[in-house]
Amino acid sequence: MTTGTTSLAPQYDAADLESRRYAEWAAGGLFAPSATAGARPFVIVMPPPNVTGVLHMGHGLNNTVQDMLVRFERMRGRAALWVPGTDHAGIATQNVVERLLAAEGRTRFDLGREAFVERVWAYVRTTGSTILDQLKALGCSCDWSRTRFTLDPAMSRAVRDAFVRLWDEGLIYRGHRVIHWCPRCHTALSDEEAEHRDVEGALYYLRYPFADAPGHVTVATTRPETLLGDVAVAVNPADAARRELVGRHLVLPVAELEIPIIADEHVESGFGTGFVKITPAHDADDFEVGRRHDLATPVVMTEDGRMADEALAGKAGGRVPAPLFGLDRFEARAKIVALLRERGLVEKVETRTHAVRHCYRCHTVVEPRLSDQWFVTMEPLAAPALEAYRAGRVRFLPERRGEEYERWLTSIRDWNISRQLWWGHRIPIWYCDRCAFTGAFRDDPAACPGCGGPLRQDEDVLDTWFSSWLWPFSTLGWPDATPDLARFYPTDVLVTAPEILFFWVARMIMAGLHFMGRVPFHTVYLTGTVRDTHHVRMSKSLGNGIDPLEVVRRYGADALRFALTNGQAAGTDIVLDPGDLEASFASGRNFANKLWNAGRLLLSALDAGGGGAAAPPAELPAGSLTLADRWILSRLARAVRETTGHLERLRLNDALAAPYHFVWDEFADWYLEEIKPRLRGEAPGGEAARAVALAAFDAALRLLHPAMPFITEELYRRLPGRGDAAASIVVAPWPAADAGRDDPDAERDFAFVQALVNAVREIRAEYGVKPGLELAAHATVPAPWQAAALGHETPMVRRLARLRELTAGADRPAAGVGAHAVLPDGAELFVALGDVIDVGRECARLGAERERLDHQLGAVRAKLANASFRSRAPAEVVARETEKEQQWSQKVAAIAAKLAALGCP
RNA sequence: GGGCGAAUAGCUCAGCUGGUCCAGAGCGCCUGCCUUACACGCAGGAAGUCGGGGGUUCGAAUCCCUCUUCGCCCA
Repeated sequence: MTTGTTSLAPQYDAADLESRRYAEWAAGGLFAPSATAGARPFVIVMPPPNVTGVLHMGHGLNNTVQDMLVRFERMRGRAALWVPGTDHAGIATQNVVERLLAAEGRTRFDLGREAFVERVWAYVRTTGSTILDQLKALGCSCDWSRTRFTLDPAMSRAVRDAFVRLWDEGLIYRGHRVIHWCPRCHTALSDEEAEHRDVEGALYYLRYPFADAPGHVTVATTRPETLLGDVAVAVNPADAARRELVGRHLVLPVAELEIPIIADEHVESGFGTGFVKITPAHDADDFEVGRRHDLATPVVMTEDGRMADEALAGKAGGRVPAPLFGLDRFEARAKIVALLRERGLVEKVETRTHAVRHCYRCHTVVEPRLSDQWFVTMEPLAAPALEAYRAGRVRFLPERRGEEYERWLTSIRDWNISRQLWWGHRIPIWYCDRCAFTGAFRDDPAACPGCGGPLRQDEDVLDTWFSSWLWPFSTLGWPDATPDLARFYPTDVLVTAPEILFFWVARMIMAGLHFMGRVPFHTVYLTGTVRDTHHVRMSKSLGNGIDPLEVVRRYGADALRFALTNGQAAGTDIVLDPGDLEASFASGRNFANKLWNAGRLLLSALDAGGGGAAAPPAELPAGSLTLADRWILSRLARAVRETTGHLERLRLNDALAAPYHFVWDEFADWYLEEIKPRLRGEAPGGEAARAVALAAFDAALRLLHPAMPFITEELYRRLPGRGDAAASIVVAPWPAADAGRDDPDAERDFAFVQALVNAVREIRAEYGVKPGLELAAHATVPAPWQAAALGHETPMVRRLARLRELTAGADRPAAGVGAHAVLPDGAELFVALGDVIDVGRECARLGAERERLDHQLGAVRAKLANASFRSRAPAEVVARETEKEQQWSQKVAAIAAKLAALGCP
């Protein structure tokens, strides 16, 4: 490949170049972990997106973070592995396919279990790779050869193995209790899957008449329809007044049954009326009360949230009257309240906002329901996970997430892992109907090990999270002792969204410790949430989403990544404007274009210089580096140090800002400008300029590569000698700390020259000097280093400040007609302005400057005059303030002299 | 109800262990420029009582208390 500029358009066209580069990376096997012996692994497992999902900004955000870390560590020479994959997402996926069937007028029951599951597989096979392909458009450098799906045979084997181990350890049990039931999805949910959401509701005060006497007690409830399942009314045993009534009986209205008044500590004395209705089959707390008092547990609702119908009514003990048969629970609520009203049994109704649990997949109000489910005993798993956190073996970013983790684990409850679905890992439990044997099997059993009779497998499947909690090691081959598992477990960093901290992250830590004996990762990086300008969480259903692929098409993947990286310090939310993509993504695109054009300039210069590779700066003859060369190399050293440090500390926004400012504000704005004449052969030092510019640009590209992989590759490969794929920036070494060289003198000297240029520019703007008009200026430079610095850079100063003449000396020339500026360390600047000058204006300008300095000076002097400050503040702080005082009083004196010379008032 | 966090330019946010931060960035805004890398650009500029109040300290956007407003997690 040539480095000819003919191949570089004046504007960077991301869409044109990105997909081509990605294909090349993948084909080159660049994303596989290095096989170099001794290379220390760096491993990230991707949070597997739903197999039916499409990419949204949340994915964009957390995968950008992961890719940045992986690319950085890969360049640093570690055996970087990023394991991708998808999740079978039981409820969500089953819902999707059921909707497809519904469109055909069929239900899963029409197909039967086997055919339905086959139908889901067919769907997954056609669309399942969509989201992973979309990640490629973002530039994600995953090792696709290790892609996993939670329902793959290997993953399924891991799930079976984990289940049987827990079973053997006695940590899995079947529980008969009230769980969260989604009447729409027809399945049980774990505590985490039933999300609290505030709902405008009502608190109904209902009267239950005494059975044997006039009068009544009043109970308060938000769910009057559950009244039909009431088996008692409870009072607190410490409630002296109400305790008297224990043992009396009430008539349960509508159901027309007698129920007792009991005493139970569960009743909060302060809440409601002090009388609590007890519905053991439809409320988890009431179930416990019922158990304590050995009460019946009538189920009065169907699985789809309707009141019991004729079929069920028998089981419900005739509690549901015929007019309510099969009525939807909310209609039943209204109807029951109406019936009670007719009889004067509604005392009052208060509107009230209260938290109601909703299904996290379909947002239907969850119905507490008594049923048989499989549970995992969590306490023994939680204890080590808590200990690992407290011992610092897992840390969270932001740190406060660790506190949430700790609190959740401290009050952990058993995990309901059965789901009444067809899509998922079927629970590996078999029952023998002949001898009542129940057992878990790794391989499907042929007959009952007890009596040889026929076995029947449990109908339910496992919670999807029961497979994802094994992800960090199941993806690496567990339960087999594979080389991958030995080499890559434990992984390093887990990057994910905070809302699955408990669902997934905490459980992975428990599983890692339990099955592998080690935490699965040492750091959990929790990203923020992507929101719109109203701070509403972005989501497709709300219609405020931004399609990441649309952004990639219009602005490029690098611009997308830039916006997502730049916008976030660890864990802070990102706000993007769906109505104005330009506002959100233009800056990344603009920066890419800046980089592109800096590259164009450099490449054309290298071409003109012979097209060959420039020698590294270190190999140039001693003394051939100019002040500007030394300056940019010193700034580069700082940029390398800062970028590296920020990446190591996972401060990604800072890790992007450092090379961004280096490239734009220093390399492009000053260094490239400085060397233009040298590149063109109009000034000596062309060879050094090419060498230094190339070295600095090359290093800058590498610093930027983790954040902006595409454009950096595009430019890197056009640098001399980098044509082939083996020279990809993907595997280029990370810039060494000594890529530049610290040079404090050069920094001071060049900063002085910059200050001089800026001063002239300000004066030009202040006086509205025509851009084309070249002025004459004189610099008063008392310090030898200032004179030397200016001596080196006079051509640049003249060009950038548009001066036809620039003289310098230790002297202060007789005041002419012009503008004045005061520079650091006693230096001054005089710009001749001829007719343009307006003495009044100059007086005002200098006067304002003096006022500003006076103000600052006052503050510093007050500080220094303070005896406590001098005695208590550290010596270097005092020295710094003293230095400031000297600098500023020098300036004030100089300005005062100017003002006097101009005859200002 | 319990716990936690945040309030900094018009907008979105940085600001790590209190003193090089007379408070920064990007976007937006104003002025002037097509200066042969870039108008996705260049140069200059305006803009903040660092939510209110109190305290600690020689010194606070930074630490403590309190109030207000938003948000998150858990019930």
